[in-house]
Amino acid sequence: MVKYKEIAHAITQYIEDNDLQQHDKLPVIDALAAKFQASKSTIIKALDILEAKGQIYQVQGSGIFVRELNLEGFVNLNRPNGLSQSLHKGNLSNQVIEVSIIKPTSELVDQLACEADEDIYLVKRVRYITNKPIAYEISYYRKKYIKYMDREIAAGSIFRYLKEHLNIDPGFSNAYFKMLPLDAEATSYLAETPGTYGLKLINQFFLPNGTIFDYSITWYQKDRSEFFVPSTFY
Amino acid sequence: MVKYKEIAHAITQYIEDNDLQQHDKLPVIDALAAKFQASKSTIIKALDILEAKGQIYQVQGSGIFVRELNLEGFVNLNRPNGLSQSLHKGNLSNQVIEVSIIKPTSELVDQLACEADEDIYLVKRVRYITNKPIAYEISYYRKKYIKYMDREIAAGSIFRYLKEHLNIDPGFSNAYFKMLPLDAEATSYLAETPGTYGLKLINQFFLPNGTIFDYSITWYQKDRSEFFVPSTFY
DNA sequence: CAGTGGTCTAGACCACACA
DNA sequence: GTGTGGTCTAGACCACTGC
Repeated sequence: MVKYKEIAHAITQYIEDNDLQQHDKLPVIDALAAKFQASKSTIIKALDILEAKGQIYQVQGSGIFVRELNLEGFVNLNRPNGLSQSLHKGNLSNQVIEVSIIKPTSELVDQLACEADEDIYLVKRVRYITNKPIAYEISYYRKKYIKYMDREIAAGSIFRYLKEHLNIDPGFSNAYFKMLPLDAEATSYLAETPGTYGLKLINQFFLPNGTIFDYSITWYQKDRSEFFVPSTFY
Repeated sequence: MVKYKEIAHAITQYIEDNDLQQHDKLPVIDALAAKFQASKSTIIKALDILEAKGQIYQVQGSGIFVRELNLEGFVNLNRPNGLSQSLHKGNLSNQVIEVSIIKPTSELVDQLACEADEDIYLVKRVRYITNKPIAYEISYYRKKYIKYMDREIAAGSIFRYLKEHLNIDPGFSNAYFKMLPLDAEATSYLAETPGTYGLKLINQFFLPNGTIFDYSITWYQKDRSEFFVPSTFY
């Protein structure tokens, strides 16, 4: 891993270890440069990343301060793996409905920008917090890039699997959502009554080189889902 | 304005002027450096901003490519002024319900991190797309920072007013949202029936120095609002 | 292997905050 | 005025892509 990313992680760790709270001040840049044996520019690059992630904010002439984002139960839409990373009192578990290999429909060819005859992993699962269904997710992964998938993997955090076992990191993503009546499958899996609304979230995940590798539709149950989006303006 | 921000704007303009689409390639860094009479580092800094905003993506060894985000009607939650900036077929208009100066409730003292006796501008308005109510918004601005506000200003884009007339730019923001039954006022203004759900969006806007200056609650009508969140991972 | 983006540095100078 | 972050540069070298 490159130096500035290592430093960014170390600073995040430092904030946790010292239990720093919102608006607490970090060491000055020169001190960080000395501590991490890096130039001022490299420290600034590391800080810029943390700023973009919403973990800190920098004030010219004053210092570097913590911006706390520990929001119990909120799904952070700016992170892949939002649900897995959200701090829930209860535990997150996944009921795997289906893992199979399919050929894409014409709609999927559009959404995944893929070939009509390539293999696609279809993964359907219901996600539970403390045994209550919070979301029903249908994901499509291009087998060309995600070489292997099975029910055991789908029962855990898929993005963690991608990172740790396939060495795949997403580069960027688009999330679209609106409120809609749940479809038949979602109504059933979320134990709702027909006609009930939910939040329909559509995600496209891209590799760093701009290729889509994952398209997913997630239906969130209306009363058990809360979302969070931190933004930094430039 | 600093050089790298000017270059970032110029590149955005270049993309629009040349009508570049998703995955189209931009000039190489050396060419941009020559064109803008800047060092390679400064160009990279400009590109990093555009990447964070979701307008481009960079691929090592290959090039810089456009990432298109022109989504008709979608509200971009990563931008202040999301509604005003969304591309709607119809026109956005605001019905100003109230503009007044109040003292904060204890809840507001918490949310705005303000003094109990300071002046707060209260702005209530209904936002329409093509004469249909899409959202009901209650905003609180600390008069300490937002020196002046009136009904005429509230009828337009408040953030544009802040930028152009008060020279105030937000530094960062937090957005929280979930589905909830509309409260009595929202039900009425959005012409819904009692008990109907909507999307409740809470925003905190901070100055670059970490001070909150705006706290707002926006109720979105469930069938007429769509949202978008682009993300870049580091 | 040529082209292109990424990392890292040292240093000069600027802009803002705070006492 | 001192401390602190921000901007900008020139240049060396690394890493990845694609012909």
